[in-house]
Amino acid sequence: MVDEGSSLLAEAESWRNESVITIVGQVRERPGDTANSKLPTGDIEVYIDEAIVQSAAEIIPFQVSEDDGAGEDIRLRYRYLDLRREKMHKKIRLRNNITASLRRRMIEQNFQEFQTPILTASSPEGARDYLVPSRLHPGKFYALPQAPQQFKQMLMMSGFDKYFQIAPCFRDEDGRADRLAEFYQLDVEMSFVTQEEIFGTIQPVIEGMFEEFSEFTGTKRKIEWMPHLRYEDAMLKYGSDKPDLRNTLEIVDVSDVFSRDDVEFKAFKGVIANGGVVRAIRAPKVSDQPRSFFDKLNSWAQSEGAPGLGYIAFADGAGKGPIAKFVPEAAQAQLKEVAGLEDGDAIFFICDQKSKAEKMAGAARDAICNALPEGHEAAREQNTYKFCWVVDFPMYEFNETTQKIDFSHNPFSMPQGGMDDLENKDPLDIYAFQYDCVCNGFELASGAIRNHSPEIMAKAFGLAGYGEEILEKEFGGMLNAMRYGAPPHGGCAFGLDRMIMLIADEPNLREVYAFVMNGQYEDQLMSAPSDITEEQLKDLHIKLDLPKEIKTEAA
RNA sequence: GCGGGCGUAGUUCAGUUGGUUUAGAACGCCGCCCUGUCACGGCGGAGGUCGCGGGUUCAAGUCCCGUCGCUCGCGCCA
Repeated sequence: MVDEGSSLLAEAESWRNESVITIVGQVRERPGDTANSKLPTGDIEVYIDEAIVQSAAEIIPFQVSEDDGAGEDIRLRYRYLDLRREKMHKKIRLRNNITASLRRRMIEQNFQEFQTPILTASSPEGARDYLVPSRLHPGKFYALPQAPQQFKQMLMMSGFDKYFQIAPCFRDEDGRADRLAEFYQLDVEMSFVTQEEIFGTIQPVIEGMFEEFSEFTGTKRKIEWMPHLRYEDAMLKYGSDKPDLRNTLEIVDVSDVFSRDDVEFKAFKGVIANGGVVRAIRAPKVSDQPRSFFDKLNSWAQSEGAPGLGYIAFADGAGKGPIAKFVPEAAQAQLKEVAGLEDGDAIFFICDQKSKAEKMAGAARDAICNALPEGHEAAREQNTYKFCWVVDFPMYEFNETTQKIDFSHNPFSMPQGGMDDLENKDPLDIYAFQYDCVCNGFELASGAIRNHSPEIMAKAFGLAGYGEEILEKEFGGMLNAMRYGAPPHGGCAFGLDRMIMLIADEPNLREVYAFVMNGQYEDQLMSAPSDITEEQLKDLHIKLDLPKEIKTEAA
């Protein structure tokens, strides 16, 4: 507030938005009817005696005080301005509070917090490593940790029986909305525990934290833990190892129905004859949907590379739709039986080789749910976090590319049945004490009971085609540690950023970091990655051998 | 590496079937005016390589091809 005619008036009017001004003056009540109850500070004003412009802002590239919908590109380039916005402040504060809450809850359960090396060696996760050249050891490289996996296991062997860390992790694979090159995990490990004891320990931490911040968006959200899902059941019923259980549609196998002699649908029969399967999704009470409902789903399936999305709709006791005429009444009756169909329902079909069919059925399950009109009985449940542990992952899988047996997850996991199973079972029938925690279609955590026996470890790696020499060379450090007394142990790691993203109800991880790179893993604010000087390369004894079309500006 | 979407003023967007001399709007910016305003108001103004390159056409922001950038997804990755 400045008096009319004051020399300060003209100056005050020249201040641009986002300039930094120090004002000396008196805070006083607004006189008469000038008070404004709609403003938080509407009852008072500052009478300015003196004003100092500490930093006059140039014209800003986008508006800070209002959300003008500026694109992500420009927001990231001027992140320091973007971060001034109230919405960003709230999210960054949320991040702080969530981190503090998790740390407090872990410490209350007598876990100890650790830091582990950032410049380290490759760990057993399957992703590409970020590498850092060593100056002191020409030609050799450090790897940034994909996770502190081996360190936390060795801490177990050192007798620190309850470990946790808010751990930075690095993986050099292409990004997604929920995947970045660098991210943080609430990393946890305990010794002398069973899988269920780990769930029992970490679940209250995660649930308590979600509960604590469940009203962040302004709408209270429920938290619900669903019964454990076996991996195989998850793949069959939901077509995903990270199903969104807010979607209640389920997949069933109907291969038998389409194998019947009286069913003449050649498109499916041919695939079945080649070892394929038919999976089906019951969509309740949709037979009254317009034709476009089914047509849109069909073109969606085609856009996913499938021939289409066949269906039969049941109304007035009869099956309708393009496929129905190939499926005689007796076969339709079997379908109804298998899928639990009632009059008014429709059933959608996916036919392919098993793993493709599973995946496509999983995608279709979501597409059908998304297509349902608002308020439909099977529409995705709102304002709920549906958690679930997915358990009993297979220890090995058959790699179609290499035609070899491979670890399907973390190779340090303990095979269920131990040495006995490794020696006596078909490797593809062995399960691991390996589990994921999923929530609303996101994989929030992954974990395992670890293999703490060098003998079982050698056998387990042997089945995947890794000889003792390789094992020794790659993981000798930890293997040695096991030879001097290793307690049974296990743990898990929760993706911190994904949890923040869920609680903040944001569509991607970039929204919950103060500073973050874009989808191409470039930091436009700091100009990373960047060229380096010849001197730096020389120091590292590195010569570049770049693809032809890419030019570097390295001096 | 592959596929979908997007790309027009500083920002967010509109732009019809290819056709109105000079491509519009809002916010922002600049100037003047007003002054108890507070999403102030009024008048005026500047600001565009329609991502880039090529093509079709009498005529291209609009159609076609290529390319670049961003984004979502697939592959990859837990």
